[in-house]
Amino acid sequence: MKTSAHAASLAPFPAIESAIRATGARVTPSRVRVYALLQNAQGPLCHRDIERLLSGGALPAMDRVTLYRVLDWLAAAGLAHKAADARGVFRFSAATSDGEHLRHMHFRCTACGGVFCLDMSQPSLPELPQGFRLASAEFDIRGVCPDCAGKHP
Amino acid sequence: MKTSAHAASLAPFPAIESAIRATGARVTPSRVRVYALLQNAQGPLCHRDIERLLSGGALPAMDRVTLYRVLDWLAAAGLAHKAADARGVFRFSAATSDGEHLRHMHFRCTACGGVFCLDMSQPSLPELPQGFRLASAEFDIRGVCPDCAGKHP
DNA sequence: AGCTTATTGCAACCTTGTGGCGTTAATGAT
DNA sequence: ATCATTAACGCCACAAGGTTGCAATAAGCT
Ligand SMILES: [Mn+2]
Ligand SMILES: [Mn+2]
Ligand SMILES: [Zn+2]
Ligand SMILES: [Zn+2]
Repeated sequence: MKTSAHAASLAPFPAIESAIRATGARVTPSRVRVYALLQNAQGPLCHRDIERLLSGGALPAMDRVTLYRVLDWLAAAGLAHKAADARGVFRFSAATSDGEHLRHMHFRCTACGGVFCLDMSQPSLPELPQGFRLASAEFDIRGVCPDCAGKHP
Repeated sequence: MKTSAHAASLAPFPAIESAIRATGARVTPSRVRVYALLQNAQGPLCHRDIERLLSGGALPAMDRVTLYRVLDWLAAAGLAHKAADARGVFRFSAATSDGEHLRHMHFRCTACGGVFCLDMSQPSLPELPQGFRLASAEFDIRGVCPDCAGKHP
């Protein structure tokens, strides 16, 4: 039995693949790698974080622009959330089916940009005036994380 | 009685001047103009907004970098709030003594970046784990404003 | 008025993100 | 298995937001 090297590189992610295929778009190595990475991440990651994490492996690093496009596509397809962190840099997180990150709150460090999950549930959503289209809402807690607080006393 | 044109340009803002002088730093036309503008603004403004608003008047437009520095100084001095909007652009608002904007909530448009005051009070602040230094917290509501919803149906 | 130095203006540079376009490869049909 | 279609990619140049270094200016003090 003979399998091409290429096909083997996509095999280990059946759930990822079908989630992407379900959107009607093409399943590509870039999309699979990035989406899988977001699924395994501890918190929301920015473009830079992801570039670094991807460049570690054996596979050829994907193009900067392709990564931007993959991330925006994941967000547009509803597979990821996109939101600016406290420094104004966009961060992406997998849109888990159980909506875990949507239920609890997060702390955003204004120094390093880090996002930390807090074990507290979100306040309930408010009603909006006529004409406003709600996309997302969360309690946004900003400050300095323990790590950065140590460096800047 | 003779008054220099320069002094006259600062005279109309006694409260602004003393607030700046109280920080111990120098009172300059740039700081007075920008701080006064933030005080009169309807909502948080970005660098671009402020540049446009300032360029309207008779006074010579201040340098791009100076404006960045004045804004960051206002924030560092506690006279203004600095926060990224839904598009990742920083916006500044006067830190009113009565903390009006800190009590009610805001809607942030992901299309135009606009910030809208909502007539609803903020949820109460949460307790943070050891080591986290809180700077600010607010319920962050993102979506599309009525104006942009009309343009992108 | 003169001294000191915080603040400004300017130029160059950086980071994050986008648009255009020719080439490649994922998919459906043969 | 091969072919045709066209979505997606790589590469380039560019835009917007923001920062750094440094010489010239002017706010505050005497
Ligand atoms: Mn930005
Ligand atoms: Mn408000
Ligand atoms: Zn931090
Ligand atoms: Zn809008």
